[in-house]
Amino acid sequence: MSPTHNGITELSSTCAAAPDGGRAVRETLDRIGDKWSLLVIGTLGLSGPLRFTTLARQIPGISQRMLTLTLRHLERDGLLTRTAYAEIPPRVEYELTPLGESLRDIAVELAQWANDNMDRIEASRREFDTL
Amino acid sequence: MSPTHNGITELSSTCAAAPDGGRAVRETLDRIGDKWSLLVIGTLGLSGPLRFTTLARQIPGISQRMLTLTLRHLERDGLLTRTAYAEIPPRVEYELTPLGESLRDIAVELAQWANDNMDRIEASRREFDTL
DNA sequence: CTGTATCCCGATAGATACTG
DNA sequence: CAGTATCTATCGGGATACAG
Repeated sequence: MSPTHNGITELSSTCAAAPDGGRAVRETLDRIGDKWSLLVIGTLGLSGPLRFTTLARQIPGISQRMLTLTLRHLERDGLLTRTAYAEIPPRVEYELTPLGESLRDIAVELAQWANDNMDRIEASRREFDTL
Repeated sequence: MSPTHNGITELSSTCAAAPDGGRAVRETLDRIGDKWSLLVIGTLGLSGPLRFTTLARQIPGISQRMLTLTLRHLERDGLLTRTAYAEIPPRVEYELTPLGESLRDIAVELAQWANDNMDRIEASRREFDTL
């Protein structure tokens, strides 16, 4: 372990990669690293409170099952709240908690990065595959 | 927003977290959202260039197979470089590209967030489970 | 409208053994 | 040292049907 790399001093304190062997990172990725969580968070963060069907429409390709599961997990982790109104027809609204909003900010950065570098990644992949 | 979608679609540009319907986010998560990629990126970002075995030691729990696969994928996407030296015994060094380092910066933020909020998440989860 | 309950398949990843 | 080759177990997630 030779910390000879320059300009990474701010990392050593919290060690982004493995402060605890990577457990916290892994735990986090296990929640938001799945197929839909980040998109749900991003969508709610943009539009504010949304009901189930609206959410489903705004996230093309998601199944009822996966939307339900994703919402339950995020609710369980305190990233969003679920509010059911006793009406007919039933109405349920999902809304980000402050905790969820803070994660959304990172999600936005990740999305930005993805958009900014997608072409480069695609190019790199094509080149790699031709070799 | 267009309610007509078929398969992998595009979402309106109104979604800050997913300007392209989440395709870029999904693509990115498909690379770094797996079990080991972020840890590899973080470790390389912290320690600088590392060889295979050193990397394996710094990431407890990873198997040879998964380390190899993860490195190949990251190399393919242009996030790190692989340099083999014709020596005996053989030596191979992995190093982040600038692109990889830019992603690492986001990984750091995510890790930070994870560390800062892990307790809150755990608490929320326990409460959710008791209800 | 807002979910649950099953069935099922392909991808992911762990363990193990072998190699240049 | 730095991988590759298999085999296998698990599991996320899609399709579908049903329900409160």
